[in-house]
Amino acid sequence: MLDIKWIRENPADLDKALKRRGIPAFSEKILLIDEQRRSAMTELQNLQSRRNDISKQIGVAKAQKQDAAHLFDEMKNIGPAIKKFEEQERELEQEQHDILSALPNIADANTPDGKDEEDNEVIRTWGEIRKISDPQAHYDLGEALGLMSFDIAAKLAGSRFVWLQGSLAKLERAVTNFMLDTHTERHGYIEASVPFMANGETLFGTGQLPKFSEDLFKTDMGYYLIPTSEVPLTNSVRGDIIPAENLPIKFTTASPSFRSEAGSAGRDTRGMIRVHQFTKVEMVHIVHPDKSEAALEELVSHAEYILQQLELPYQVVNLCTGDLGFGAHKTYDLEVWLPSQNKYREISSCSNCGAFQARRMKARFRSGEKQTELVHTLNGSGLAVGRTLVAILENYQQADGSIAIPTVLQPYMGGQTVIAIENTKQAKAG
RNA sequence: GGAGCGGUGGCAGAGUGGUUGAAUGCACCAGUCUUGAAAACUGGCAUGGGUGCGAGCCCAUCGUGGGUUCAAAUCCCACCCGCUCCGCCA
Repeated sequence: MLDIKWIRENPADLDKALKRRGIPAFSEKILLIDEQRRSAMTELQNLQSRRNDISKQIGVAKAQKQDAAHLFDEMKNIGPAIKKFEEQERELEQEQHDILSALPNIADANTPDGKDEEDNEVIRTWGEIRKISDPQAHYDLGEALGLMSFDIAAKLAGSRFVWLQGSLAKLERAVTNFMLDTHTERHGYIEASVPFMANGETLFGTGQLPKFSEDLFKTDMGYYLIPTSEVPLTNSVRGDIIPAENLPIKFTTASPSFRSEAGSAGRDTRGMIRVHQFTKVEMVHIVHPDKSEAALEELVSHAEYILQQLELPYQVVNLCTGDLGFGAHKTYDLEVWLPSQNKYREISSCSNCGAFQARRMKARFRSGEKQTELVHTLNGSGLAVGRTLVAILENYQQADGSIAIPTVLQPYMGGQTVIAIENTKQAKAG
């Protein structure tokens, strides 16, 4: 959510910022509503003030056993008037809130202008792409090994789910633990274990609601399945006033992420690239506003470190305005090399949301003796575990169809160095 | 799921429908005293918003939303959350 005070003072800047993101000018409408709202509010407050005044006088009169009839008369008129302005103020407030809730964050000055991912800017690349003749796709490799089944998953749940077993299931665990250990032991994060469902207020806080409800799974009890653990991690400070010395707060967690993938029909239909449920290790920073820019660089470096340790080639891109997420001020995506597709695919997204989410969440810190200020929030995948498995399968595939296990993961695999065909009892898995 | 109890400021904890944004204690901050500290004493100490150049003034908020009333932390209704006991259960 954007700051109404800022909009009031910089309407032209708002429209300019919206235009960069392909949204028509809104300042005139917002300002009009804001003015009406405040004028109704002033009127209302005057009446309330008068009501309080008379109320006190009645109290005094009663205590002194004096007649208060004339006071009651005036009150008879004020009551309905207050009701009227209350309603008017509430409607305008609602209208303003609805508009502000649906406006995306303002892009950073360093965010390149652009329409879609074609216009993203490659910042740097890392690693050497292995020469693999006739590279197989991860799903072919996994199924051939008898360790990955989309048939079983489809039977259990439907399309866009995956079943892993044996060494591949264990590899998922190994990757997850490696990432969590690295972030907690090397990068200074606090590990959390979080609810995988959340209420509407929580989803509003991070910006998934009200605009993107169709992307979410919702239970008939009114809970939403989290589309990312950014949601619970970031909302952990919702409504709080944090002592300044407690900043920055850095959380990490591993969790499943649930996405309806509405509107992505026909895209990445095969394999694990785009599924309804995937495991992801998430990193979240809650920081002082002066520190968020530097925190984003730090966050990206933490995600990059994982890829480097796994020796997976990747590139870092600065997302353009057209590809920027709703709540993001600036975003770096990490894209890992996928031999079967002969291109880089997103494996992490690291965003600085500035005060955008904090304002929705009312998450503040104590900035002075008596002042509070909104914190800045950042989030990044570190990394998407499902896609990391894809990347390992494809980049570490060997001519015989087996998969070499990256060195750093071997301790997490009990010393195992390679994943080969396993004698499985699960007939359909092969 | 059944029965009961409860949600008030950073925490603890009062509060008879009427000058209560709310006693008191603790914590915290400033000052007095002291060589210094502690103790004691004095004062300050919620959040959001409106308005004003400003000191300030005003409004709202006692879990949330309605209602009763001239007036609600206080009465009524619904919901949410927490706790205890019973049932069920990993």
